[in-house]
Amino acid sequence: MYQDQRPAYDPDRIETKWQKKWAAEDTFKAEFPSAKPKFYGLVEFPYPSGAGLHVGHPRSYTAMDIIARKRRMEGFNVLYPIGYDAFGLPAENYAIKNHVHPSIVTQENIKNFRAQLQKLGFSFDYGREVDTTDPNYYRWTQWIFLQLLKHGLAYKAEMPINWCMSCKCGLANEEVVNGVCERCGGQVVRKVKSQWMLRITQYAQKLLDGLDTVDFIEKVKVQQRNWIGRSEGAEVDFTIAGTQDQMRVFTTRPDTLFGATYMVVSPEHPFIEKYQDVIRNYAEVTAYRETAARKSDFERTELNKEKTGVELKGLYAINPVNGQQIPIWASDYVLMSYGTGAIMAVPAHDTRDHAFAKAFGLPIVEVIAGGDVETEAYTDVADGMLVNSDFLNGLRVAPAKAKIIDWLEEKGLGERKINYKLRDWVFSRQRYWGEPIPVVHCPHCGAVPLPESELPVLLPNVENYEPTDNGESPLAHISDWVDTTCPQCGHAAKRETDTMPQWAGSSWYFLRYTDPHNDAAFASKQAQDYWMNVDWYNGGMEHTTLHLLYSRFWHLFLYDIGAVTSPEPYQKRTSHGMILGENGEKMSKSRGNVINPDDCIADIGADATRLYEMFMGAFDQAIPWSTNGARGCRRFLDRVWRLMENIREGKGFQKELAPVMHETIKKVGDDYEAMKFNTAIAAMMSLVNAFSAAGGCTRDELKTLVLLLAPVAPHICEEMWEQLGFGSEIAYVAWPKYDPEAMKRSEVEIAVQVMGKLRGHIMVNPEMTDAQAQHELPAREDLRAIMGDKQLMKLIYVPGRLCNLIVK
RNA sequence: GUGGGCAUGGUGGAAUGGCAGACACAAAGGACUUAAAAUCCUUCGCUUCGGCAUGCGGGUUCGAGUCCCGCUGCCCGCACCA
Repeated sequence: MYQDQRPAYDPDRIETKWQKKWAAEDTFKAEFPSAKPKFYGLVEFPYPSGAGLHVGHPRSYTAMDIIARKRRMEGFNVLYPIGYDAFGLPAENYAIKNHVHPSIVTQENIKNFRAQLQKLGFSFDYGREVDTTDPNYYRWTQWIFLQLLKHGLAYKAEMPINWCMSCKCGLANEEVVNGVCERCGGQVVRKVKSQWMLRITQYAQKLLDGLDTVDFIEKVKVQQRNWIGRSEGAEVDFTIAGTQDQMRVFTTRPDTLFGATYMVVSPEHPFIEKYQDVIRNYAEVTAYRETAARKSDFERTELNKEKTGVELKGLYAINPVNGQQIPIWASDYVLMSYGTGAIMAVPAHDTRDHAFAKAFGLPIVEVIAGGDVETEAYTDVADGMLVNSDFLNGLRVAPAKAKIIDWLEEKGLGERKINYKLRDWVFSRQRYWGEPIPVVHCPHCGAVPLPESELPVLLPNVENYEPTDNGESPLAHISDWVDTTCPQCGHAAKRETDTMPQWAGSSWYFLRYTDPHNDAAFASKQAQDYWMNVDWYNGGMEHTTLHLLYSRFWHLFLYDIGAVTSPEPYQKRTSHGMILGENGEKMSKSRGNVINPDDCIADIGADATRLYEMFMGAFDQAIPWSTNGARGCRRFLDRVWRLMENIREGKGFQKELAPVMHETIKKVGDDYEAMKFNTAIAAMMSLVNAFSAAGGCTRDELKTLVLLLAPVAPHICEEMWEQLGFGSEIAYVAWPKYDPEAMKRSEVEIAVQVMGKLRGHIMVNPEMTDAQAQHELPAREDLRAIMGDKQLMKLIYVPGRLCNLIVK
């Protein structure tokens, strides 16, 4: 044994040293071409805000960094890229306030983000950085838009959209949360505007089916499925009495058709205007309609609200199954945006219809036996039996459904139909800082896509970034940019002044990483063939029905047009939990509980910051920050560092430590793969405790620990690796292997239970079989002592864990 | 309402149906120090010392934090979706 005086652990010095070396030597460059197997690990690229990196970023980035670093040690050619999702409102708002071009602010922010990321020692290949605001990048975003347009998936439509009063900008459905703007919390109202739309609904089924082929955490699949909202049913035509006209409804319960006692249409339903001469109380209906229009979608759909409505007096429909004439009502609980904007009401078996019928004294007819339909709607579909339904009587719900749909189709009264809740994607934004939509409006030819050779359509310089109250983009004022000629007929024409939403650039960025400097294509076929798909994508749950869904849609589309070679872009998707403030609340400036990663690094170093973020709790759960907890992680690294001062002589592992060494190698590797970083780190802490108990560790034991810890705390491990004389770079040293044989112990302590209660412990050979245990254990003195004078009836033996004695 | 998840010490959290509380944080005591910091060593769920304890009540099992049934509470998603 020898004593060794070394300088104390100094993360500042070590971390700077290794970060410089990695940058200078391009240590984490993803090789292409390469004969090695590849691994593509992806994290969501940040929006480079002025506030700088949040402690939430390193949680995701460190986790994937651990996987990426482990893969390199396992012999993979690793692509772990980073970039900047840099279009967006904050830069634009800053520009409005300070009259600085958003690109200048953006570039400054990117510089700051890059420096912060580098200080954390992530093994990104910075040579492949992408920036969505770079014309060489957004040129391809525009190119993809042109393909969508060419294939009929982008279209312009006059439609009521969600309009944020404060951003003065249209929003996608996905961006409206609880009736307010997801970004600024501003009030959202309905505004009719001509908007670019993407037909994501055409991909509803593919988006659903694709989920069965990928390895996403279940939570993500469930949320996407709910969002897409598939429901199976039928569309049925009701004739308007006295006309040949038909009103079509969608229902998931065609089996209850005999119980339809009235119909309800949305206040916006076109039949109201169409039959204004027939409707006797048209003035009343119009008044109701106006009240409904003034309400936001949120108010209209608020829960526990009294049902309101108005009868369209004089207008009746004929129930196609029994020829009965039934009244038609208008109510705002029926939405124009789902189904056909009209429903058949079956108050006996639908809670909403029941409430409405009770409120307005409409008849309730029971068609499924089993409940008391006067008191409440009977909605159980499992046990119900059809009654009062002519040829459906006596059938259960499921067969009745099948039979009635066949009957409707045969008679031409309706058809099987699948509906989705998913809406088309509102794709235009009336703002400056986004990708220009590469389209020209020509008075003769209409909306004309620009030829691909004219890409990129560059954002012009403007003086004033302020959006206008009439809903026009600031670009509309730049006449020498707006005024152009039609690429089709050559006449004077105007450019589209709306820009794309922030989701555009992030919908395909993972493809660009495979070949970021390509001028001829968004990525070469060869690069895609080698790198795609993304093997593992970690990101936030908040993007499940936004970015994650949008990018799957774009990729499915690119697959359909032969631009990419697989339908799904991501093989595996995991998600990290949020980091909360020390008070357990969500971190925010207004709550004053924001933790700045720079401060944490200055306090305990980057390695300890990374270690703490991985140790603080289960990776997928929300966890409050604890400065003390973080310091505890720093203390652990101090202890690891000091292990170098007291190295025991001898090769290999000390005999008594060999089993725990091998167990730790196995556990740390397995736990990293399962993203159970907290228990992996706990195992390494235990190992260090075991070294202390043993009076020190050997050089080989320390070597193993350093290799295991390197993915989490790379700087200190590189430094120790070098100081211990193992070489000059740990990043590509082989990941340690464990030997299952070496984990075996000759004797272990097992618990002895009597009638399931813990009563003592004995030492046994863990290899002992059940047969041996049944034979040997009852004869043992120590066991008999625990058992006392009871009579043994049965012995349950669990190898290496316990034995339970059933006695009389 | 509906879909999903969760409930374990003072705190964050461990635990393939098999010794509940690993690993940390905090706290308390001690050693070293003129002193403090750092470090090291103890203690650390409750207990009337029989036991009792994983939100509550049942059940299955030799054995339940873990599985099943019924509640309560919290978190997240969706929400009048016909």
